Amino acid sequence: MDELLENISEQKFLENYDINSYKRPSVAADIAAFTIRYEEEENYRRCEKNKLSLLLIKRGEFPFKDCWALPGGFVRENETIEECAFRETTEETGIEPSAVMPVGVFSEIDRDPRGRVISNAFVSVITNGVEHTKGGYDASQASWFDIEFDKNYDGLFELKLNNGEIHLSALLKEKSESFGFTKYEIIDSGTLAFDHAAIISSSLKALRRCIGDFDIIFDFLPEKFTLTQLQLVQETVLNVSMLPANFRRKAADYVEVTDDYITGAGHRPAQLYRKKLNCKN
Amino acid sequence: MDELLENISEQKFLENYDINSYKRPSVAADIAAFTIRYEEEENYRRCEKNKLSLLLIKRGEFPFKDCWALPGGFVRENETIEECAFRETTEETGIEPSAVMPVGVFSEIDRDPRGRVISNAFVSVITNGVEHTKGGYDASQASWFDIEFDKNYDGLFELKLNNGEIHLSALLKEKSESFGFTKYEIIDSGTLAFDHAAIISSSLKALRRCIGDFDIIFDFLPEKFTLTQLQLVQETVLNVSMLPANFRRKAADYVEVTDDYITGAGHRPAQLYRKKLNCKN
DNA sequence: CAAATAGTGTCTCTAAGACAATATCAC
DNA sequence: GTGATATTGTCTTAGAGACACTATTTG
Repeated sequence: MDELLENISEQKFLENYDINSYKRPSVAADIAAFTIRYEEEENYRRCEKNKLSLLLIKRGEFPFKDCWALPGGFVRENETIEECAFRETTEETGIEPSAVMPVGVFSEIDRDPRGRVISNAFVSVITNGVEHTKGGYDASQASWFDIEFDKNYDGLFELKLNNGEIHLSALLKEKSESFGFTKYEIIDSGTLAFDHAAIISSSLKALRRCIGDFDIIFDFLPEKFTLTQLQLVQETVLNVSMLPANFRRKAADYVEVTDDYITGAGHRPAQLYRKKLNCKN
Repeated sequence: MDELLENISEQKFLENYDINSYKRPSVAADIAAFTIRYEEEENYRRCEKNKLSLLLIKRGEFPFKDCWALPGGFVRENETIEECAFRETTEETGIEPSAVMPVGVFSEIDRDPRGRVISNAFVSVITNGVEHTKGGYDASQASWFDIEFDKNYDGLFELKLNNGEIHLSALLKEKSESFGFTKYEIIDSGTLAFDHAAIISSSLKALRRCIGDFDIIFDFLPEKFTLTQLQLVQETVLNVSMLPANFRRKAADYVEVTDDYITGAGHRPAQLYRKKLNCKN
């Protein structure tokens, strides 16, 4: 009886509850989509060089019209933020991510001149070879930019983006780190829109942190790959180099061989591997 | 001249831009505040046992009136989500967190019966001994609950909360893991409010993941502590046990000795240590 | 003295890094 | 054959786990 009364009054409460009586921020998702692009070598025998690249759009609207920005947009009533991240990436760039991974929330009050906009940042990894970028309805152009992000002599971080024609660069300072998520303060945004220089930096840091886990690393490659390709992904993202023998030992637990080999490389053919499932050892 | 025109039209655009023309979700912060509580031992010589505890409030309002929930609330116009997390924790429980760390965003469409509410989850770690919980203006009661979270025979996760009087329990399934952030699907929420069983599970998982890094671990302890206390924190959070000799070796790089000792323990007095600053080796 | 924790030393095992050596292909 | 990568094996070193041993206090 008491419970019945309680249910009725809860129902009444909810009917009279006006969620619109509070002022609410807008909520957006911004997506840092990474891929690895190959650079031709003059020597036919040599391995191709790899470059880590980030997908940006040239904004077609104010604010930051004609500036480069991460793909992203406002969350809709009937979708989760993850769904919004998928949708916006596809709409604005023509690329369908296979997965998006949350990396943090950016809620500084004045980060968007249009008003209060809270942005949830996502990292997405695109299998190499997807060069079918396009400009969507609200992005006039999409392009892959090679990305570099390193600490300079001051202890500040330099973010450099380069698509062959356009060079963007920004300067940032590490602000805080917790739970493996790092926030950066923008010293100089260059011509990147909003606080996207900081979002990009945090996203790349998060990507680097987890690329050694043999988890998302496979998202950079087709189903079958050589161990050298796998190693190059890790080396490219982390900007380090490793000895093949040692890398193979580490990777062994996470891959399984196939019967296929690559061919025509001008040297001993490499065996193709695939990701091993159900390996949590 | 062109640039001037551009600036004028951008200004005009922003003046005419009505951010309220889109339907927007409400945005909230929910905080999982952890501490370690001691359990008395009958034997005066014995070490106290430790329990990992979580701060919950009993809801004074609909929806989920009288259910237990994480402290939290809606973000205001003039604060970041991090600031909101601080404010709500203090308002609702009387406890001032020294830091809050983001762990993820929960945006399922129907997670709140009042309407569309997107929740940003935070973990906070409270130095042991803060027992001054209170009920704030919109929380009728606040209390620390011992927390257990383990995989059972089915592969499902059981979340158990216990404050001496009240036992709460929930059943969850691991849904996805990326970037070290794990999402859970609620099978049975028990009497926990909203999707807080899932938020609590993700938060504890995140805490466990980083407690071995000798970073936030110190937030559980006063400024000076013994190595045994430090070890007990790690053991309690991870629910494991380690040999003191090995733990000391690992911890050595992150602490520095003081001249003080504990006394009156019925055994050899332990030297007190403090967190070493600037150690990134 | 007994019981308990504090703290040290050392053996073993594993994983990572360095490096040498062999295999295989395309030109 | 030459020049490149593919692949395997092994030596060394660093760190974690196991465990034995000593030190110190209070009832």
